[in-house]
Amino acid sequence: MRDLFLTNTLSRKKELFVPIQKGHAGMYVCGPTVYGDAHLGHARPGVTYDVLFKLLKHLGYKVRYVRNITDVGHLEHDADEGEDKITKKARLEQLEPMEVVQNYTFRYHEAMRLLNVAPPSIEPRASGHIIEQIETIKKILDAGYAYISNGSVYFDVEKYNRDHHYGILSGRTLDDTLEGTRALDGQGDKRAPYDFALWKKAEPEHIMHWPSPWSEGFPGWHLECSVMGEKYLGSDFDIHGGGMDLMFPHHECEIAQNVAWRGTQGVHYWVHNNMITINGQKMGKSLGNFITLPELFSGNHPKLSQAYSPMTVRFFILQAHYRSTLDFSNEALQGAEKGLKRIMQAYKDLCAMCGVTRQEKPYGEDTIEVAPETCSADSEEIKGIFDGVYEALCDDLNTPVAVAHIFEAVRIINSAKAGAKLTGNDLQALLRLFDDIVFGVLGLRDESASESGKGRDVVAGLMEMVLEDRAKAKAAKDWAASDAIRDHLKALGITVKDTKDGAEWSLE
RNA sequence: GGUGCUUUGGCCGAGCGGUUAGGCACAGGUCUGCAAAACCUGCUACAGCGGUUCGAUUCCGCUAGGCACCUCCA
Repeated sequence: MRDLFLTNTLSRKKELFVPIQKGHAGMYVCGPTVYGDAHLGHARPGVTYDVLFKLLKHLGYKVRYVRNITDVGHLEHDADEGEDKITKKARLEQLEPMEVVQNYTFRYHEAMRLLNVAPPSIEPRASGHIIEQIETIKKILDAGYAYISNGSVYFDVEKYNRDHHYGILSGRTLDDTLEGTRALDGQGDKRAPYDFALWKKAEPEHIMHWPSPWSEGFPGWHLECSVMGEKYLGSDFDIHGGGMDLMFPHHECEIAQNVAWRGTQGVHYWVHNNMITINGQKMGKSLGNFITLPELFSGNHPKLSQAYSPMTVRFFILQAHYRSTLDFSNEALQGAEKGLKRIMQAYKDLCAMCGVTRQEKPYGEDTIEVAPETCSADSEEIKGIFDGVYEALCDDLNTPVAVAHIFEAVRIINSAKAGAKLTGNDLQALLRLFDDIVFGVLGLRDESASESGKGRDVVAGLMEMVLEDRAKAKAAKDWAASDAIRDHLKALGITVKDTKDGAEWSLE
């Protein structure tokens, strides 16, 4: 199996990926808190870990990918003052909290489906694991790393830090953390400002609560990931992913909880994706500068000069390394749109050259094929592309470099179409490059090919008719008539191109 | 204030101690009735100032700008 390197936040270095169990990989990624539409920022981890998931499978690992849905416990503000996000939304919209959860979970899934992000193996919800969370709190209390205060249970960070290192992941000390702590208002029942809630007693008006030994209440946000990760992946597992903004305090708290409760921090590789920025600033719900995915796909937002298709967004994300910030702009998205179009056109031409028609694989169906050991191409250049692509992907998921190599393949295909010769082996290898890498691992799709099945045959027939008429006009050198047809089609969003093999058309 | 990251050509964005990443845009050419597409060619940048080195965009220091986390955030 090919070596894979991942940057581990714990060491800040690229490390060789060595799974706990040979041939298997366990991966946990922090999913969304479902109280609003997913925005462009959510697309990043969605796509990034989807590529990692698909790459691991392609390399031959059996992968269990767990991505949670946070539907309780995520507080609006300071851990002691704030209101649960779901509860707040429910109150504002006069809905049952679970109606809010259901609605936005559905919408999140829909956005991920459009982005061709595969469903995880398991998608657990915090509210479905209250019992497990209560049991875990008991263990942390027994271990002496938590205290009960007025019906709530808090993690004792200072105590923990005496025995271990609180800050091991984010690279800071408890003193550093204290430095930045703001005014101590709202400290309430906590002993120290950096303590965090494991269990919160519900206020009388709070509508989401469960019984526990300490109070009617709800679990703290950091706890769910610790508990569900352990439940489905074991006490120690391979990879934990999430956004860089979750590194502190969320993942730091997870580590502290894990150590306090099961004696191991549990995660071998911490992987963090960087943020998407807009005008150089982080795109975030709290900043109000975000663009939701439905808005992006429809173009319905003041910052958008047009709609961008889900695949354009996916490709845009893939063109930057996951650990770099990626700046949103219409220009950048448009560049991605055109580049992607070029890749897909090359694929269509390649299929035509090979005389094959591609079947769109159904969403969510596990169709990833394990990478063969060798590339069958005759051409050294194509072999080089394969090497380059695998090297890039296995070098900390360097998708932009992989994409650069894909463009080399595009150039080769176009040259072949223009007359250069390729052997059958070369064509087959290129076909596999697309199937395995472009579609399989990078998860791109040809959006134009997947449009409406039924009407398509009719349109194709009509187009054939129209273009035949135009060909006749051209043959008679009646340029006015042939151009009129082309202009008319153009106005309908259909582009006609005359090639030496006749006219081609495509729908915008 | 604390901690860390970052500054690449018109735009996006990789990378590396010595070899033009790639995409988009732009210009010229080929092809074409025209157009489009495609192909070929051109555009050779690494914030500033010092240092290390035979050689630095790449390492070190300083200066300037930007960002993130320290509070909920993917």
